[in-house]
Amino acid sequence: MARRNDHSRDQIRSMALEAASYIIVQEGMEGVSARKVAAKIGYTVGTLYHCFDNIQDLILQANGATLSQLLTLLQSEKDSATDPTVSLHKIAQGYLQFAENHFNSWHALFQLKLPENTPTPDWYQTQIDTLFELLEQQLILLNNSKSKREIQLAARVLWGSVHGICSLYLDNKLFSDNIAPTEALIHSMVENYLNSWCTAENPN
Amino acid sequence: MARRNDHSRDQIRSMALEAASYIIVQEGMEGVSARKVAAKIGYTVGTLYHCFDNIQDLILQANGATLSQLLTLLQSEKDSATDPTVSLHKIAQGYLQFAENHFNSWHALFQLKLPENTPTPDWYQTQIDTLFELLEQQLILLNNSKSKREIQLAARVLWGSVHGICSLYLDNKLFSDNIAPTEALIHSMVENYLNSWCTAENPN
DNA sequence: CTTGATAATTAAACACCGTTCAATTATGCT
DNA sequence: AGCATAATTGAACGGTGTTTAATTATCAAG
Repeated sequence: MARRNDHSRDQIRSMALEAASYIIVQEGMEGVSARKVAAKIGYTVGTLYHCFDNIQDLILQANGATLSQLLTLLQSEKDSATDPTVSLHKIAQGYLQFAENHFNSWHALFQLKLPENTPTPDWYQTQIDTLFELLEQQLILLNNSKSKREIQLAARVLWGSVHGICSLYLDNKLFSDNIAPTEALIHSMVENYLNSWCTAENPN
Repeated sequence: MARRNDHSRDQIRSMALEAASYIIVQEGMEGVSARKVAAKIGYTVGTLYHCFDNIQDLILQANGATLSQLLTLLQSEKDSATDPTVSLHKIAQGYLQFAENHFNSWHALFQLKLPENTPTPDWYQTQIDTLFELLEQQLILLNNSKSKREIQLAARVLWGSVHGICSLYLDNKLFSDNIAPTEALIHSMVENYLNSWCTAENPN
């Protein structure tokens, strides 16, 4: 058989994406397989490979949706405060909440390894840049005597640190439930870093 | 055929571990397969499953060796300074160096997912605890007016933050090479956090 | 209205994967 | 010498990603 034309290629694309996202939520990224996705949308693997380069390509696009969800949440967290310090705290806690509430989807963001020599596509990179800009905006408001480089650096430190704490906590590699809730770790990180960063005279 | 008795079970164990470690270094954790390891040591998969519960068990034990290598390095970094602040900086930079120099082995530490309902074994947990203690010792020296809880909390913040920055950098998800070297990000993180943490009056 | 090109779809195939297990065989004990 | 034990094998099962020849529906041109 061939050429059913029940759906356009774009339709199949989005059906497959939806199916993949569903599987990621339910079973995690490792549960996604070409055959499983194909079966879920009523096609065979061949058709899937007609729409996506490979299975990583499919997952990457599902991750794109997750990323934009995350971005929306963090943006609203930012807007929920006027003080930039509070905004940064809210963004950080929002990240933790998102990672907890959408664990499998969030995990897939970092689990996915693109095939060798496959650069991150532009549309994906743009989304990440937007995330950093969210932080940079607040850091500028906080201390506009810093150079652009210092702002960018601090944004990456904050982002990496918050991510690292969330990451180890959710992978059960921090073992600190009896010490303090993860919210407290993140609060301590953001609080102390910003506290010193704002008053520092020498550029880091 | 059966019962060659060329090697004891422990010998096969360590041969397999060596083979697995080699593959991890060369190709990364995803390159390790039961058949490949078995072939490398001149046995078949069945024998491998006679020595290890499953493939994750094998990799976990290889990771144990990596972890103890890391611990040794960080300990010597700590000892290379007398000032606790300097020691903490050296430990943090040592972590980055280790992750860079043994990327695949380091990555496997966090890539590996044990099968459901398989708790982290005690011998592994002990190694991780030792890592945290390394940091806690320095933090006590730095400010002995803090409670044990505060010390533990700060150790986890530092560890998670340094790990997060390294992690995003090495997975190419920080995109900051043109902004500042990763060493600078880590330095900024440790410097500012400790700076504020030491002088803070209210417990975090 | 038929022909022919084009593009979509399938099913089968390939080479891998983790894991299990009956069958085989060497060893150590009695 | 015989027997229980334990090590080892190879084949099997059901899964994986990916490729490809064959099939067939659609569409445009004559």
